[in-house]
Amino acid sequence: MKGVSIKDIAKQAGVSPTTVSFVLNGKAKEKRISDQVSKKILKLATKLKYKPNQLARGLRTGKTKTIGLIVEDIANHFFANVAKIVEEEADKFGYKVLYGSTEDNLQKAKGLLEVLEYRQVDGYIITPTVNLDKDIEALKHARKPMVLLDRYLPHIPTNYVMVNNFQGAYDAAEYLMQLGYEKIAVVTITSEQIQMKERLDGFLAAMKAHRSGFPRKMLKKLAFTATREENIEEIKTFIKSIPNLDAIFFTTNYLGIYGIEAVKDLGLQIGEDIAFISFDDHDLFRLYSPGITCVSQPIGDIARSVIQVLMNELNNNTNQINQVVLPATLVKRGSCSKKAASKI
Amino acid sequence: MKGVSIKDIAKQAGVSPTTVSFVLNGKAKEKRISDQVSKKILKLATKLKYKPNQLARGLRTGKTKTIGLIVEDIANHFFANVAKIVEEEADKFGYKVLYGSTEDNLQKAKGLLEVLEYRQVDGYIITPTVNLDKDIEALKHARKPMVLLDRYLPHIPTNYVMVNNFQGAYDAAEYLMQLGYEKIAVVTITSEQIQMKERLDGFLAAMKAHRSGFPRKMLKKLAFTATREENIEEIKTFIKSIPNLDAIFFTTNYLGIYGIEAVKDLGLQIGEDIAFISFDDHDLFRLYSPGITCVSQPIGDIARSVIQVLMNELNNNTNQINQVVLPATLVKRGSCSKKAASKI
DNA sequence: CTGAAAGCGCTTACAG
DNA sequence: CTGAAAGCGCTTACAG
Repeated sequence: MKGVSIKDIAKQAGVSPTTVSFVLNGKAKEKRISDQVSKKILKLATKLKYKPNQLARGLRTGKTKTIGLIVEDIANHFFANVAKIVEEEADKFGYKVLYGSTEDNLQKAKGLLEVLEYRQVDGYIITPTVNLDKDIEALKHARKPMVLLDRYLPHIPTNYVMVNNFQGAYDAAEYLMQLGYEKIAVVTITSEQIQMKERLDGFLAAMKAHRSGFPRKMLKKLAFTATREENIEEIKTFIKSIPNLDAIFFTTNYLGIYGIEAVKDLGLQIGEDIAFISFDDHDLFRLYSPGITCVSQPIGDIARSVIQVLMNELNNNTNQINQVVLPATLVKRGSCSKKAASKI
Repeated sequence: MKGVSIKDIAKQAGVSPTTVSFVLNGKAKEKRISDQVSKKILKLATKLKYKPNQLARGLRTGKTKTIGLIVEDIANHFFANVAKIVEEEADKFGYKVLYGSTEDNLQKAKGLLEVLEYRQVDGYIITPTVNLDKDIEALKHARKPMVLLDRYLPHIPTNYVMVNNFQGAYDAAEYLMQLGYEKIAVVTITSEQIQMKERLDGFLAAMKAHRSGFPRKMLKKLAFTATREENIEEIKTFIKSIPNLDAIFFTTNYLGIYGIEAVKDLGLQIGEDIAFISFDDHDLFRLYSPGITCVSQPIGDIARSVIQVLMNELNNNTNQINQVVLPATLVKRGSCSKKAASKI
């Protein structure tokens, strides 16, 4: 049950715990421990399978070698994949990760932050909810290593890693126009989340760049809190309300999934009766018939950047702020099949 | 930066740290601390926002209030959802969770186990890989609270929570026969994973119960390590090799997804040309046209049971073994559309 | 009814 | 080149 401690090694080697600690922490040279002693200790440590007690070390150094990962929903395709790579990358640096989902709920986010602080994680990866500003500010003020993921807080300069939401949505809208679609609608959520706002802005900017304007009635906002069924009904009603609608853009994958269901319920054929693009990729989009064109996020790059920025912060504690914006890619599939007709 | 400690409270209250500790740990009555002192301490604690240092407490008590969750792949729909509920449930008991993915690789699993031991997690939730027996045995021998998830090791009696794989697959096969399908094939993986074996056994048992036998050539095993493209090619070749094939069963969701791609590539129509069932549900199965009939696992129940069993172990350390087998549900969708014809 | 003291396993400033 | 000692923040057996 009991593990071997530094003391055990010291006793067997006939030296003090101090010396053992120095050697085991690679400070043998620096502390000018003789090679002979050094080797003896190292040999003993492997022989006894010595594992430093992280708790004791942490108590002493204040470091837990643990990072906290707060996402919106760990079960969501995007975040689950990020979580996987984050764990793998963190492991390479000797860190483990504690996670939690906010469900985009401010209180849950605050609770998570509190627990992680309490647990003394060394660094934070956070997908902030709306109105989390004060808490992020506090973390920043306490000089805690931290990097925001997927979105940022406009009023607080911090490290962050995210995709270029504006560009991704702009490209999607422009693509639809290039193909010759005329009546293009957009579905987003009511929430003030910055990344959603930027996606909508990108979409609208493209529309305005190539068209005389964008009528408000072509825009639908859904409540994050509504049920699946409610959302699908809302989308159906929205689609029916627009005569001659020929293309529709959804600003995130779960909305896109609702959209597919709504379109299916209405008996419309994606790609034939209506063109369809969603932000974020998903197995479903790839495999649906026809495939759903989407704005894909580089998940691996995002996760690796997040860890890189965090490790940099953890090790150097510079004051430099790293803001990484990665390009989104338009993945073209059968859901927008009209042959390029009118030029935009 | 520095948090308030028990000493700070003691000083301000004019009592000893011992007394503070007793009160804060709810032992005021037991240790017969006066109500007056007790109240003063409690008030001070909330006023100073005292947060016990888990590291120090852990060093002293040997408990970290952390559990380790080892899954096959945290990015997989099933495990991502389990991870989410596990985290929520654990949180209710004051536990946080550290996770990692094995990729069904023995070395990774061993590595994960080692790190978690090193981190002194209080309990383990493990999706074992093949050949992990010795390590699980060691954990068991060390009397570490532990519960296996999704699969078990036949030679080692331990706690586990899983779905009834045999019954789920049996039901699927029987359903196909009831609908009147004649030539039914099955696709599984080469790995020795017990849950896969049981699914195949369930399928075969149903076939044997209602038919004269099951020809070996109707069974295809794919390598877990093969690439997406390779697997899809293999499935296509397999399907083409069986004349008059009219139904196919996949033993897990990612195989089912490959299967959909393969069938699509071959220009066959699911539900029309070939009936299709997969173990495990997935967004894709629900939304595909036609919907894919599947054997659904009760993910919420599984995750809650896992935590319940683990907490029971953690708190009571009984010797009693809990083995929970939950029923799988056949979710009928359009992918098996033949009208019930021949009776089986 | 309450407190002094030891100890969990480390690290590190200080001393020689 | 090496060690004694203090201290991180708790808990708990012991004493009064």
